[in-house]
Amino acid sequence: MEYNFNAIEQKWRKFWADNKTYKVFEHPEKEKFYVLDMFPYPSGAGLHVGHPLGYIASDVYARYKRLKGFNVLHPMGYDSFGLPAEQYAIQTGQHPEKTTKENIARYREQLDKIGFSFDWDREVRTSSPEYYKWTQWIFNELFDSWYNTTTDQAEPIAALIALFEQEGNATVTAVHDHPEVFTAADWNTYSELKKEEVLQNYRLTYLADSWVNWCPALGTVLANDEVINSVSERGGHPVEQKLMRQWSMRIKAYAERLLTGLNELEWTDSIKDMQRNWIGKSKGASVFFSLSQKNASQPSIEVFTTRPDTIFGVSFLVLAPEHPLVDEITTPEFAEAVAEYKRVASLKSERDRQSDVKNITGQLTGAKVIHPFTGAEVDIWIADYVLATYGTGAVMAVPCGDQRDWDFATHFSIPITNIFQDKDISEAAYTEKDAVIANSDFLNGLEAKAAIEKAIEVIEQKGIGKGKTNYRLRDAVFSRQRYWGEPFPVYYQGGIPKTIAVEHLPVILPEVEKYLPTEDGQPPLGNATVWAWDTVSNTVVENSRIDNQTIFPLELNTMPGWAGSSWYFLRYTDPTNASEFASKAAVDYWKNVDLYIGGSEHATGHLLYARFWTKFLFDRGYIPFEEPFQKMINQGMILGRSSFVYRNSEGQYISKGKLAGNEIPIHVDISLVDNDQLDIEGFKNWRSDYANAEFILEDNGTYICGSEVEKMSKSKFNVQTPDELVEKFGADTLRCYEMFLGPIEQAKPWDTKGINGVSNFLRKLWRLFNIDENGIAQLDSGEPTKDNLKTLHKTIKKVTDDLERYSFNTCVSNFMICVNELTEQKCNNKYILDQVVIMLSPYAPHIAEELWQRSGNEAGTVTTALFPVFNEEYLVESSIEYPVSFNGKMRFKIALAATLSVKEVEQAVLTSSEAAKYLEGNTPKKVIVVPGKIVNIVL
RNA sequence: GCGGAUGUGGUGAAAUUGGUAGACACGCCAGACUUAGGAUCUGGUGCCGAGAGGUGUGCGGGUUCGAGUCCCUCCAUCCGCACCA
Repeated sequence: MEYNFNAIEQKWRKFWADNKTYKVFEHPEKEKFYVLDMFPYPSGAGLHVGHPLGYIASDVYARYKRLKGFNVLHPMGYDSFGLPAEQYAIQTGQHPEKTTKENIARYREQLDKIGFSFDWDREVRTSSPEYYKWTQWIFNELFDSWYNTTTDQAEPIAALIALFEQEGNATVTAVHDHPEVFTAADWNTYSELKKEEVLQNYRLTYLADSWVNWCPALGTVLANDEVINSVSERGGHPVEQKLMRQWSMRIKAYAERLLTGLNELEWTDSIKDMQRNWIGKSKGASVFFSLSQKNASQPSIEVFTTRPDTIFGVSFLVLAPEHPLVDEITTPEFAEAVAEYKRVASLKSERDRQSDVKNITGQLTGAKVIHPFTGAEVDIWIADYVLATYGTGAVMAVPCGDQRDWDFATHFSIPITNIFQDKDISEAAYTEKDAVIANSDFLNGLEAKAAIEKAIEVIEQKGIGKGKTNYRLRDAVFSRQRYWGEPFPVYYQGGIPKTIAVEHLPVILPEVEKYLPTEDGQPPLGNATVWAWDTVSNTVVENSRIDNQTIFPLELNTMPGWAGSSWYFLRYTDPTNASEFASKAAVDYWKNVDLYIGGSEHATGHLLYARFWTKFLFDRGYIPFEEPFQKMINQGMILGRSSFVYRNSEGQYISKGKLAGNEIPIHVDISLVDNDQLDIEGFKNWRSDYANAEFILEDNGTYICGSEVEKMSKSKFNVQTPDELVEKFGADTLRCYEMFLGPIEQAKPWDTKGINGVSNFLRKLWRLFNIDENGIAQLDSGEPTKDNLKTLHKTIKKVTDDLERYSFNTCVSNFMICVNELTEQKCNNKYILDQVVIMLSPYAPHIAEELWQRSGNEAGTVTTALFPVFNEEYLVESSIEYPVSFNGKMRFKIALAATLSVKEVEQAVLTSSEAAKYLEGNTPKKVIVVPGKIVNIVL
């Protein structure tokens, strides 16, 4: 009986669905294992063969862990809020919810064909109100928390308010943006509005004016990566820097823990380094430079430097054009020039400023500071090489020790003081830290390391600054001027943001007429007519009823894409809970993700934010762990293999072997090409302009195409969908082949040619079972042979070892070797084949179920079987074939009894007739015998 | 510029602790079979050479009895970051 994969796969898909084979529950007596794939965004294009690669690997591992006796949580869901659905809605007027549902249905259909062991009863969608109710709840929790740097954790805001009432803020140790000091008495006289303004500077999510990339044409804020050459990536509209009132997340509070937490994670070094780099820790000092003018609102300018040892080399100060003090300190004669410089700078995105390094610009402000040690007057410049968002937005320029400062000083002919002993700075700054400091009073004669310590000590003594650690990580802007996202659970009472209590959540996304911003520039939710909060009925009501007494306007922004994906792995543990984000029992049992598989493109986005929220929820006692994803594998991209035909100047199509070299390659649909050979008739029918194509063929009359490895894309006609391959070869073959292609983390080209080999392997396996015309496997239920057992146990060992180190590709090779050997041994022993089927079932679950059943086992029980256990006894050999090398070169092999000692082996090898040929009568200088492995003779 | 990763046959790759380089597949060559199939089976296939043999893991050095594996230098490709004071 033939292997009919279509019928078999359909049968088992139905069986698994009907029997809820993969449904899981908490079993406190069983050890848990949590395997998770990164949340897919359900795009309209559906899946190509690259997408399921990670899903297959995680599914293989999940199934393997189940067979090893673990209680495995392996869920799937959708990150279903997002821009593409909204853009589509703007274009077509269709509600994003509708297209999102359609896309999810298509994804599900495709996923179902591949035989995944997901517990679909745990599916979550970030756009469903049952889910985002809890995203809104987490937002509230962040709003109601502050970061205590003494206990080094987030704590309830109520405790902070109590402190303010008793002691003011002088003794409070917090991560905050509130430089002013107030007493308890001050606090108690503050109005409610003033109190809230103060609290905003402490809350972990807060409203603040922040600089953003604002695109007026699109009516929204854009992320840095959505802006290219100061125009929007989408549509090419101008983008400007704008100060906007936005919700932000005080992720800076977690900078140090996000950094140190990386050390215990089993992630790749490259991802950890990207996060370290993003967090950007640097140690140094903040120093205050007193302004010469005494009429400014602040007496001094604070700079951050990592080289306080070079303070005697300061020749000027530079502020970012956006620095809040600029307008105030600029002298009248420079006011116009400064205003113009600021205007030009505001038109550039931050990215442009950074890419435009060569072009040195700056503007003198006329203001001066006093050098704290020399007493000299130092000019203050503004320049866009100083970033408003890093440090204090101001630097002390030391041209002799910093290349940017050197370039700036040279460009504007500012004198450069050399404070390094015997270092030439005429051509460039000296940036190494090994120079001895000179011309620097109390720092003279010290090297950087000692000088930095000494400088900080003196600066602190003088009270003009202190040692400080700075992080590049910025607070994350959390508002989006978009429709298709989570609404904030926030209304405004006299300008004061108030959150809506959890018992009244979710605040459901309102209906709008159109998904564009309003005419007066409000976000799309400004179009909603029913978008006001009634604090009496605790419901959303018509805007017309807003009276600012009991009915108030709701927040018009929505949350960004990363909100829902920052905690979804928690929801899977208890996906339908209506009274909590997840029950304590569920999160305590399932804990964090043991194995997380997904692309590396989320290195500094999702993976950082999810870690932030996890640490926060841990601090507040909701979950018992601090890191969401313990082990992570980043699957490589599967690239397409494009095919080309070549057209010459006369319009003829030249086969690859006949090229003259001046032909133009043209992408041709890969479905028209088999093994590089073009289906000529198909090509002519493909497009009307090819109908009368003339060909110059190979001598054997075929047309051979060229090929190239490129990203899969529609425009290159090289997209391969999993659906077609499941249709042609079956899901089991596709699963095995995707794993067989190569190491999971490596990018590799997709080449359908190789799939035949895997398909043959499964057919060969099928034949081992001697299935008769009644569909029953004719197997020998007697004792297996020694060879059978040896093959089996060799395979058990290899497959177990390989799976434990996530080497999915070599497992498939080992299954092939196993089946080849059993075929050669003409093995049809039931015990052996049952064990093989169990081992194979994570890779090829449908055929495994079928063979298991046909061999006389109970249907469906292969998923609950136990993974075979390796027994070394079956591999013990009585004789070992030693490779014999001369000077490290293998010359011949000799079979010797395994019991021989090192001396005996040496003796046996040296006296063998084979060895005589290579010894040529000489006595070897040395003989190395590695027992059981190798013999090396040194001549 | 800085950081990370990767370089092995015609192709995808394997070699887990330094111990037979190229397992397993694809492709290719030769053959068998015939319900002519994307079927199955047999043999061959790193390169040079008729052969003996030589040579071979990006290049060049080094350590070692022995190096794809360890060390140094360089080259190439990919990814990330890039005025971060």
